[in-house]
Amino acid sequence: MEHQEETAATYDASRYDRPSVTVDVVIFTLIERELHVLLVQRRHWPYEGCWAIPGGFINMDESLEQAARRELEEETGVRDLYIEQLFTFGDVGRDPRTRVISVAYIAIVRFDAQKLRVSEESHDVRWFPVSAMPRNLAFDHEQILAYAISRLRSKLEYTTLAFQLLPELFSILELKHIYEQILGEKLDKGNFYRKIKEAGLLEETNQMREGRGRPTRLWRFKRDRAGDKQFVFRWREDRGDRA
Amino acid sequence: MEHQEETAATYDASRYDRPSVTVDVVIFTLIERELHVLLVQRRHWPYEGCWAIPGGFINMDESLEQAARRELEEETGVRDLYIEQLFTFGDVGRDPRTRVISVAYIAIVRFDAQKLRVSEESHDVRWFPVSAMPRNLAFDHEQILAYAISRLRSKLEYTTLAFQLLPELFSILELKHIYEQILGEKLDKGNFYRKIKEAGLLEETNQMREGRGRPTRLWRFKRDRAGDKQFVFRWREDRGDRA
DNA sequence: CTAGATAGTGTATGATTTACACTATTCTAG
DNA sequence: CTAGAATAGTGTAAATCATACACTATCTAG
Repeated sequence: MEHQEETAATYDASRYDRPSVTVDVVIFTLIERELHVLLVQRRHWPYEGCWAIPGGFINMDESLEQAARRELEEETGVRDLYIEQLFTFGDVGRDPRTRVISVAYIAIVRFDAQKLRVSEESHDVRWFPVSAMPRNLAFDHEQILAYAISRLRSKLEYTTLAFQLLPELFSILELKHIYEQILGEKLDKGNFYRKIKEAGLLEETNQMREGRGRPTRLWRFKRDRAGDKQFVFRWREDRGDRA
Repeated sequence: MEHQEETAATYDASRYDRPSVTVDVVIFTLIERELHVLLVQRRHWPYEGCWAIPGGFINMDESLEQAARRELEEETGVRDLYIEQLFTFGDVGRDPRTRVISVAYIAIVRFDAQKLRVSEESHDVRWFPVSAMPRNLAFDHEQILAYAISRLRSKLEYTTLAFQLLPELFSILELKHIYEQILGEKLDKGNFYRKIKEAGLLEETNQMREGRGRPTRLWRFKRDRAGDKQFVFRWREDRGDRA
C-alpha cells in the first residue's frame, strides 16, 4: 500500500481494520546432550492447557527484533544471544480471537541452570526435548516449530551456529554430538574428525579433560576475526530445505 | 503473547494499539539478458515523487501470500508465478504516518511485453535494471531491495528459480547461459548437460529451433506435481549465504 | 595385567566432479 | 557438391571427495 493514494489530510489510520502483530520466539538449547525447546503452557482460552511457543504483542515503540529479544529475556532472563527472524505466519484462521500476524524468531541459548530463569519444576514454562514434544500445541505452533527445526538444521550446515551451544572449551566428539542432535542422525567419527580439522575453524589447546576412558583434548572455536560469524563449516552438502 | 492471560470474556482487541500490516512485493524479471525490478512512483505524501516497491495493506480475509499474489496481479496482471516470503521489516520510524510492519515478498515473472500490464512508457510504474536504480527510494525500500537482490542471487543457485526467467520452451544451452550470467563464470557444457538431465526437472519436447548451426532441441520445465516448488537443481554445492 | 570405556587415526572402495576431446547437424560460400 | 564455420550434443579418463569400517591409543577399575 505504501505507494497508494493517501495524503496527510485524508489519511486516517483508524478506518482500516488492523490485524494484531505478535512476535513468537522458538528458543533452543542443549540440555544433557539433547536439543530442547522452551514452551509455555496456556492458562486461558483459546487452547487452554496447551503448550505454546512463547511470544507476545509488539509494543508500538520497539522494533520486531527488540520485541523478540524482550520476549526471550522475559522468559529466560538471557540477553544478547543468537537470534534470527524465521518467518512470518499470517493465515486467516490461526487465532480464533482475531486476525493475528506472528513474526517468528529462532533463538539459541547456552544452557546454564544457574543463569536461566526457567526452573526444572516450573509448571507453565518448560524445556522439552525436540524428540518428545507435547501433542496438540496451541494455534499453528506445531507448524512453526517444525519449520524452526528444519531451518535450524539447514543453518547448522553452513554457519557456525553449533558453537553457540558449546562452552568455551570442548572436545571434537562433543561438537559431533551436537551435530547429531540437531541433524537427528549418527555421524561417522573418523569422517567428522577429518572434516572439522580440514575446515580450520578450531584451535587446539593443550588442555585435556579426563573421564572414564582416554582423556580428550579440548579445542576452542577460532574467533580471531572480530565478530566474524561468517565462518562456514558445512557437514554435508546435500540439503533439501534452506529457508 | 499468544499464551497470555486472556479469556473469551475479558478479551478486547481494541484496547491494544495495532500497527498496520502491509505486503510489499519485489518483482523481478529478465529483460534483454539483464535483471530488472518493478517500481511504482508515489503520487502523494509521504515520499511524494519517490519510487517505491509495490505493496499494499492486507485484507482481513486473505493470507499473507494471497495478499502478495493479489498485489502482484494488480501491478502486472500476472498470476501463478514464483513468489516467496523474503523478510518482515518492522522498525519503528519507517513510515511517518503510523507504525507499519511490512512483510516483503520476492516474485519472479517471465518478461513478456504482450502480457505484462506494465507498458514501456508508463510514468508511474516502470521496470528498472538492478544496475541502474533510481536514487532515494521511498521508506526503507532501498534496504528491502538490496536484501531482495542478495537473496535472489543466492537462491538462484539452489532453487529452480532460473527456470522462471525463461520462456515456456528453451534449450539447455540457454538455461546454461542464465546460470553463467548469474554466477558470473563460464560453466562446462558437457557437465551442464549431464547434471541438468540427471536432475530430471526437464521434459523433452519434439520441437527444435533452427539457428546458424545445428538446430537445438527445446525443453520444458516439468510442472507435473501441482504447486511443487520444492524441485531443487543445484549447479554447484558451494554456497556462501542463504537467507 | 586385563577388560571396559572412550579417544583418535588410517584406508579401501565407490561415487561424483572436472576437464577436455570427440561426434553430429545445420548453414553458407565457392 | 564440398569445405568449413557454427552451433549442438556425447563420452570418458583422471582427479577429487565421501563412506564405511577397521584399527590403534590411553585412560580407569578391579
